[in-house]
Amino acid sequence: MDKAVLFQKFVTFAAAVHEVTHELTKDIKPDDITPVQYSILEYIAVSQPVTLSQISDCKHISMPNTSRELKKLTEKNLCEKFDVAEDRRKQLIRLSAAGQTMMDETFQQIGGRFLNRIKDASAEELETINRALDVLQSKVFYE
Amino acid sequence: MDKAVLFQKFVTFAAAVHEVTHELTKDIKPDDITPVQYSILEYIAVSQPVTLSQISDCKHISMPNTSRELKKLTEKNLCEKFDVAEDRRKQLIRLSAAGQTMMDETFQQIGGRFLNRIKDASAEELETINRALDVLQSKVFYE
DNA sequence: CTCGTTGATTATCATTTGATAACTAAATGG
DNA sequence: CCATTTAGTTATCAAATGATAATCAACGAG
Repeated sequence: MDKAVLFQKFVTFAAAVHEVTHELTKDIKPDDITPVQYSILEYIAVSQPVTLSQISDCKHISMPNTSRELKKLTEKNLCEKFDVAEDRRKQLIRLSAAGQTMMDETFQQIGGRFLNRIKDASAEELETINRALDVLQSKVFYE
Repeated sequence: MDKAVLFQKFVTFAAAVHEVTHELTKDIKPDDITPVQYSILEYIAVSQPVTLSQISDCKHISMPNTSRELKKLTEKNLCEKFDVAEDRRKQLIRLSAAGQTMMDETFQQIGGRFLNRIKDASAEELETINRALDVLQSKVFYE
């Protein structure tokens, strides 16, 4: 397997993933939430509870800007901050009840579109897809 | 294979792809070019020659904004516009020599990082990765 | 105890991006 | 032909994002 060819395929593949992700999520993002705010909410939803620093690191947003956006999200009652007993500098962030409901609904819709996308796949194909995801995740898209 | 589980894996996977893509490309983008401009250049590099409308469609940027950004790129001598004989409304966009050189170097660097990422994979593993890319591209990330 | 580091906040500013309206020119379809 | 559609441009405005400096409190190592 020529590695240069593999790189070519990787480039095409990454573009396709971005495009499909966009396709699955477009027009779903709830009103009054900017793209960056949505991506933060998504991250919180999957990884909660998280600290501000974690959000900053993982989403590549500076601390001041993370703090600003999180403040807005808190003001919109979509997430909540909790003090950490062991380290009083830190704050843990979780989705509020309203935020959880909102993200649940969002994932519900995205999931629906995803299912529609794979609706023609047979059981064996689904198994193949599953293994392919594992392979790539561990060998290429790790860390 | 439970489809809901597959969706969960898809979400994690898409996030990993985004993250690794970011990792591979960060700090490489040449000076004086905004992220959106870079993504346009990338698209032109892979698909040239393209029309303004194609860029607008594929990158989800409105025509006025596409026109504006393309004008800036043209002023920076990174791409060139050509009239189309058959339809004088249209314009084909290509990278200029300088733009081509710049993008070649960029891809060179990204490719280096990619190779480093898969450097421990055996020949069989590379073949497995290759097939996994094909499977996902055709069954999940199509279109 | 003190110094350096970490986690977070506020304020401010420049830049980038997105959105809209108004317009030209060329094609296309009755 | 004339109306409509397509391709692209320009101008303008608002909003989102990124970057920086200054600050504060709490922790941790020596």
